[in-house]
Amino acid sequence: MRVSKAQAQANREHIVETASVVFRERGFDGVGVADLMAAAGFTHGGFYKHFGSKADLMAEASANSLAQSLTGAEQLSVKDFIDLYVSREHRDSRATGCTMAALCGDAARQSGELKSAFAGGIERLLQTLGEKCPTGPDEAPEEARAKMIDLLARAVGAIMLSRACPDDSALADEILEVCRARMEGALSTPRKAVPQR
Amino acid sequence: MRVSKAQAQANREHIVETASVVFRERGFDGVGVADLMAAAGFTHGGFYKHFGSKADLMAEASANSLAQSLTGAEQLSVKDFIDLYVSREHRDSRATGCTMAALCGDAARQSGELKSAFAGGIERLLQTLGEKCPTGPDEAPEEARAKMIDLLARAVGAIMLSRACPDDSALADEILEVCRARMEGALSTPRKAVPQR
DNA sequence: TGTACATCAGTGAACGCGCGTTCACTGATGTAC
DNA sequence: TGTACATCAGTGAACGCGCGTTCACTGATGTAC
Repeated sequence: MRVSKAQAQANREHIVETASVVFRERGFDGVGVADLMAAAGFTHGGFYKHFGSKADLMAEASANSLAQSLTGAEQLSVKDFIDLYVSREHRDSRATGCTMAALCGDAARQSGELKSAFAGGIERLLQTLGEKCPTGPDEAPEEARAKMIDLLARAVGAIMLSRACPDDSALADEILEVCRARMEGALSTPRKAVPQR
Repeated sequence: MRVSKAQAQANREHIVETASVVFRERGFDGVGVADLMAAAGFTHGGFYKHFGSKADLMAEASANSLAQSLTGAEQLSVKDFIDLYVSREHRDSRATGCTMAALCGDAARQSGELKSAFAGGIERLLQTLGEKCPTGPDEAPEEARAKMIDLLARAVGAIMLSRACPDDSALADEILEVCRARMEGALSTPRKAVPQR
């Protein structure tokens, strides 16, 4: 039964949206094409009318959810971003949380196309955060960017390490709390006296 | 053809060792039991004479390689640890590098047993590094631990983000360089004036 | 120490199962007249 | 606007394949006498 062009386009977007959630939850290898289509409300046979391969959808779903996170980050101050990101709530909701934290371990083993989607997502997030970074007047312009790179690595690392600990683990919470506190501390001390050797 | 008890034990250890390398390279889902046994020089049928399941070996191989990294870290100053860890060489050798950086994304989706192995590895690494952390005399004792938690999150986050970028990506190198420089900078400024609000 | 037998590490075929992908088919949508 | 036909999104069976796991078998090792 054919479906209108508009409907087909909407269905395609729905599949990408669903995939971006399910991939974050279970990993690229943890979901099959049939699972994915069923989760979106379709049978698996129609998959290849929309996508060339599972790998294509992986790249598109990643790009999609990375762009969404970006839209979210645009509306936040850097401090609010940290509070939201380095939190138990974020750690415990992998399916709807940041794609980098959920899938960057998997991305490292995937095609260049998928890695490009990730690099693009990282780059755009760095620019978005960098623009609103409270930079001192006597700081170099690249200082804001460096600060945001460091901040992102800390945030992603904290969430990923916390998620690798058992569910009821005190260490998992300690990692988040320590990292969040220190990241916010670093925000408030814009220039650091770094002895260069 | 039966094999001596000592040989069987050595074979078992060889399988665990091989698995810890191959899992780091391709992920838990990226290697099959038959691949693993072939890589160790055996046929797959004997696997269950040594291990109850693939999941059991995943946990044991993780514990094994986490313990090995620890042995390596014991011999390094904190600065040397950072230099070795947050480097292109480490990023580009996933199979022999840190298990946390290679598998913590996968670990998050695995059993509690495997997560316990990771939490144990993190905890022991924190203690090892914390003991040799250059702590100022007027710093709280928990300051060394907090510093190492933050350092580990930054190091793991930097490597994982860098690995998620395409191979020839400038961003991948920039992430490592920025994070390494700032981590070493933070080491040299032991007490931070953190305005508490 | 020598002999007879039980043990069991390692082999390779086989199991059921789920994977990614293909395909003939359906029938509503889109299009040409 | 109405009719005839081509298109193609979605269906569900089927494909070959590799997965984790099981099993009967082999023959050197370990053990009891």
